[in-house]
Amino acid sequence: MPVTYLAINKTMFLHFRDKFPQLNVFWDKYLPFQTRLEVPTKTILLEEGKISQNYIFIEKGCVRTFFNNNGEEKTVQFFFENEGLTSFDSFVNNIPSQCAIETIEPSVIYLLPKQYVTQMIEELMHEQNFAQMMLQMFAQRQTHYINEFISFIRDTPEQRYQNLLRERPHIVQRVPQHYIASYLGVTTVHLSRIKSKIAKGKAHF
Amino acid sequence: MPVTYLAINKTMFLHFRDKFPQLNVFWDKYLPFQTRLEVPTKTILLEEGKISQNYIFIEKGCVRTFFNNNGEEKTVQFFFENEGLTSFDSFVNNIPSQCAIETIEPSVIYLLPKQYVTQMIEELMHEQNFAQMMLQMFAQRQTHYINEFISFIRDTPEQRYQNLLRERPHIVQRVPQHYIASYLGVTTVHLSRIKSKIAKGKAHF
DNA sequence: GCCGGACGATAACATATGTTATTAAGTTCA
DNA sequence: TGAACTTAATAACATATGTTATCGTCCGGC
Repeated sequence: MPVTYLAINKTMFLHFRDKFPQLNVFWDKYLPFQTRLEVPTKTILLEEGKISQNYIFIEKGCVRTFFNNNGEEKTVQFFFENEGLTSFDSFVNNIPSQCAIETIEPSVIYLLPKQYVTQMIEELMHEQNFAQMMLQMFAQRQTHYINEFISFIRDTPEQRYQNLLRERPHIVQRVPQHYIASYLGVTTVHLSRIKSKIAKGKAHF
Repeated sequence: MPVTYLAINKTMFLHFRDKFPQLNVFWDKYLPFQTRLEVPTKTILLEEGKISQNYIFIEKGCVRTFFNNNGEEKTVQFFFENEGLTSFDSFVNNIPSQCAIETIEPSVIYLLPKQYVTQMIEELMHEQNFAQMMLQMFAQRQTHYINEFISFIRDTPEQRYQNLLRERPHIVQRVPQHYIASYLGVTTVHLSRIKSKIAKGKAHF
């Protein structure tokens, strides 16, 4: 069971602030229990195989999640400022995470211990529109993963790179190329070829 | 936005019967509103681009979901007896489905019109453990799609076929090979090569 | 300033996969 | 039964992608 990401994070809170203003109260309430950390690049925030003990919120910087496959690292996802993540499986089922979480820039992060996350969800369950909120949050996460899945079925690595350039250019700008190659499912050599090919195609004399 | 599948179906009901016995009441209550259909192979149950109007439950037979990509059909998923499906996006957002749904065997299916599904969810929201139920249901669906996604990142088409043989042999047995090729993301020719290679590897003299 | 390591481009070659065409076996239906 | 169609295997060739190696640049530590 790989890592999935808990839908309840600050991004969601910000996103649903208008629809569900009561969320602000909860976010503020749990702020004091968070630990602020300043960490350098390549800091492991969660090791593969460990049970996640914290909800991670990114104030500054960015992180990636990845797993080890026969000595080769496979990058699954990137997270940036004002995004939060944790292992859904670890939280719901208390099992080891299949993915590691690592910073790829010097970052400022906040850790909210598991017990408070559980507590916050418990409290949230008594809210009026909780079910509706959950539906929308999960639909959003699910849509993300299905789109990734569909993209692998439908698109070539070159098309996937073009999609990334078009839809999430900040990733291409900020993330080292070998992580992007791993995310696209190709080698660094081939990503380099793809870039070269695109550059030649765009060149006009 | 591609098709995703509503987590609330009979499989879920059967699966969660012990934990949430109150579900049986709901399932029974909505049985009378379902239409029974006997349909031949290659019956389109939902066209790509149409808004899904029914929740589909399979009593006998099997179906696939697929989308058209430059004239080439890409199979996304297979469903069998006692499984239910519909377009999550169509239901939540009333938008056209990106996938078509088609029988690949003579089948017996039940259709529950959209209005009753909505009504059932509304009623379910007032149940005691609804939030808990939703969490588990969505976690399960999400895990499925993430596993598909991870499998594309990690495995070669041959490994994906071996996984299919090992974990879901009923698919290989019942589904025509060209649909499986499309599901694995390769051509029929290459799947044939893979099978041939595996057969030679297994041969012993 | 020098050095070593991380990152990225490129070349040469190997392997995997796609494309097209051909053949054959099984199915459906008149 | 025969004709048309679907499905699957195979061959020959084309393209995409992986592997290994080399080179150059940039950057941080000393």
